[in-house]
Amino acid sequence: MELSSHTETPSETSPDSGALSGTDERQAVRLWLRLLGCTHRLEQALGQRLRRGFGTSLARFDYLAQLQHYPDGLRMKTLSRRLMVTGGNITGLTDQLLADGFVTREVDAKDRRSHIVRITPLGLATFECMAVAHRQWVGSLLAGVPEGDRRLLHHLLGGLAQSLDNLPAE
Amino acid sequence: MELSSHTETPSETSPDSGALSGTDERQAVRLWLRLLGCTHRLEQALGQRLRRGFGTSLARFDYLAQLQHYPDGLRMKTLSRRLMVTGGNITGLTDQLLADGFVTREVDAKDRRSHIVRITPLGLATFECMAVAHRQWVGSLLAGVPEGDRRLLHHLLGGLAQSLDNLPAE
DNA sequence: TATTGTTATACTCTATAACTATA
DNA sequence: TATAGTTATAGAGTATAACAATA
Repeated sequence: MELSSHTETPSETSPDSGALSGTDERQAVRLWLRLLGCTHRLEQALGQRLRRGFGTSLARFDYLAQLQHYPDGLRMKTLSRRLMVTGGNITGLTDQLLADGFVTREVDAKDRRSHIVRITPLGLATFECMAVAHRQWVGSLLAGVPEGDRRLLHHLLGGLAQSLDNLPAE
Repeated sequence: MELSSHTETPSETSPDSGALSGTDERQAVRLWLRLLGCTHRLEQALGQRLRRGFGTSLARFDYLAQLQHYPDGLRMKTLSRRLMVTGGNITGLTDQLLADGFVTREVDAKDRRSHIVRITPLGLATFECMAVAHRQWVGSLLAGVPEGDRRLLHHLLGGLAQSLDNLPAE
């Protein structure tokens, strides 16, 4: 194609270490800025609706969304990894949700350092209510993108996510 | 195709108001979660590097990135709109950058309510130094995605951004 | 009256580091 | 020694509302 005015083979520049040409770096930045812009706008819109509609936050919503898939509960350390957040924050979020009666926290019998957090029936019911609204909000926010494009985006972002998994672990 | 088990024509459900079928809503949520995950991971990686390498934040970096394109400066209100942040925050960010000597702030002669913020030579030099590093970081973080996929992503996200522009203004 | 920006306040999310208790 | 979680602290980002100056 006509794209390749600058396509020295990557293997020449760097076998596998992941350096791009200057041109490609600039293109990568443009992609990143667009990714960031879209995400921030959606995040603000959803965060605002979540706050106004349910008095909650995206972080708490995501927390419950994780927990909801595990009726037997999750260890806080696992949640920390899943939500990509350090341990101290999980303690704080857990305290809030505990106060709301949305989760329980108990010591793991097998490893008494660990605590298991479980979602309560009230938490589950509340989450499901929020999830319905959330689903409709997301649907209406993304309705302007054709179905095929959404599907393609999902696929391509899957590739990005995977390539982020395989990074040299900083 | 096999996708269409649930494809009532959108015009039936809603002519233009943007409601999706339940199936499409769920697919939209999956897309949104993937978008959010990728962005957060990149944002954390870049934010961390920016903090450790330059003692600054993404917000300040973005602020300078905007300003850098306008040697004649920008009004704070304009920055507020561009950075999608409320006015009070712009005041705070401006104060910080002012203290660093990276920007100047003066009253607009034509509208004395307004203030014009300009980037200083020091601010510009500093920004350009950070921008080089930033570009390389982004390049290496996205290097695992094939060039064609990056290009396609950029294109599709442009469509998303545009469709977000055309939303019913919440 | 409406707009620009400032100030003050508060809340959420986050990281870090020191700490306890278990392993 | 290493790990799980807590606590305390700090800082970034944000929203809101009251306010001053100007339009």
